[in-house]
Amino acid sequence: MATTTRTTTPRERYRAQIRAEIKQHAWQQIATAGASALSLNAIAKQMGMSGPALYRYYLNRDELITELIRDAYRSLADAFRAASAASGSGTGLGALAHALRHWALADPQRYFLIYGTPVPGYHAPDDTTAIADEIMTALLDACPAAPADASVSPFEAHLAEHRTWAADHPAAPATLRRALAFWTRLHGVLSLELAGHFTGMGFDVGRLFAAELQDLLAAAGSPPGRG
Amino acid sequence: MATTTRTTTPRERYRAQIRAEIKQHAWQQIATAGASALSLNAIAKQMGMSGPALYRYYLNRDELITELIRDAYRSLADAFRAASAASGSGTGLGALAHALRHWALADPQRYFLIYGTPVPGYHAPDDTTAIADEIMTALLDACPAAPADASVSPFEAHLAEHRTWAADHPAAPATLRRALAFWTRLHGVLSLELAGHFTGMGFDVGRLFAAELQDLLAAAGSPPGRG
DNA sequence: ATGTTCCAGTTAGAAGCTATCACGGAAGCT
DNA sequence: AGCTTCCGTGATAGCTTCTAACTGGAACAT
Repeated sequence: MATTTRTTTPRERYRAQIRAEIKQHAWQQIATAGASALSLNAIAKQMGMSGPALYRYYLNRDELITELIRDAYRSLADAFRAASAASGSGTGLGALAHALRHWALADPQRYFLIYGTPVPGYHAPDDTTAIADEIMTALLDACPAAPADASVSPFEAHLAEHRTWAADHPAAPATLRRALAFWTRLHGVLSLELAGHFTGMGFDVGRLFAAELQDLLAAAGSPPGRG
Repeated sequence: MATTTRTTTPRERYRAQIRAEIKQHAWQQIATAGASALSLNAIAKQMGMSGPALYRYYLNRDELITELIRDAYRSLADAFRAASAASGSGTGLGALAHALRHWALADPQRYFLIYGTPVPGYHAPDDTTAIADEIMTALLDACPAAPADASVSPFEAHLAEHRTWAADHPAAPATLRRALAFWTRLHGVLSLELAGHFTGMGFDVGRLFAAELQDLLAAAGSPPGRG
């Protein structure tokens, strides 16, 4: 019983290291062949052990992918947090947008792990939604406060009455609407870009992204149309 | 060799029917379990034959999925064409948006087959890009003509110089930009909605979609900010 | 009506995957 | 040292895609 208060035993440290190594190989595989092609067997071979050994570290393939999704969320939240910290509060929307695009382009398959095609049966664990809330909070914080005399559009009124999300955040309805627009519009451009739907069209997607961002920032003074 | 000019032999008709039946089962499977879970074996069993029999009709799994993608594109293009025909030219953006959302909600996995996570190795066949062009043309046709005195934003100027896409279409740069915004913004909302990223947030996604559409239509008079 | 050709569908089998089980041995704890 | 815990192995079941060889019957030709 001596030193039962040890925070990490050697075995725990070894386990954590192997788990991390497994994830590392998994990321590499996902980046090159996509998440659906992830093979525990192949990972085991790359690590020099036999297939069933991995089941000591992950219950099954789904648990590994779930952890990868969790890590991806965590990584995006960290990138947002860093971008927020680097820029002043209330003026960091551009910084957030840039961080998002940089993060997405760095590893498209990681982006799709979060925002890509969902598997019908799969349900994300609760803590990922907590991280998603964190991301949304960073986004709401970065939105400039709406002018007090701004008129409230019908959709903003609807949002004001249905804000179970962001219930803790003291954001005006116009801010909620802007945050949603930021999310959906930039995701729209990014997702199509990463999926290659703009390839061969000739124009610079980065400029489209920037233009959409400019639209979002320009609307800071005057809230979106009748939305 | 007699009657080689016969348009369809009985055998060809039989083949076409079986191929259609296979696709029908494939769609059903995709709708319930996603494209990655599509199993030729399961389809064969549902049709009362053994697995390898399907290889008489499709070279491999990829060819079947490719044909499903082709059909999905075709279906979306037809939906667009119908929506365009039902509304006046130059005023049908709202009709197109409604058709798009209806089409997407009818079978989310079909939508993801086109706009979802891409498989890194996979390359869509050339004719799908032809259908994609058809879709884009319908979209450009539906966009109202920009006022002649409208100023040209920097991004619109860039588009004017890089329009290898839509080279055949007599659309003004502002129209190209609007079509892109229509595509990316509505896809942004739809894709997040279908993936379930709004579930639990409390508000009505249909209203968000409508609000984004209103923004796009309101900008018909005054082109998007500095984009 | 009688070949002849062609083709759909079968079974068998290779190679791959996930996942479970029982075993041997090494590492850590007392 | 002795005991326990747990890692990694090989064997196995069941699934998948896909190939190969074979059979039976339909369509076609004479």
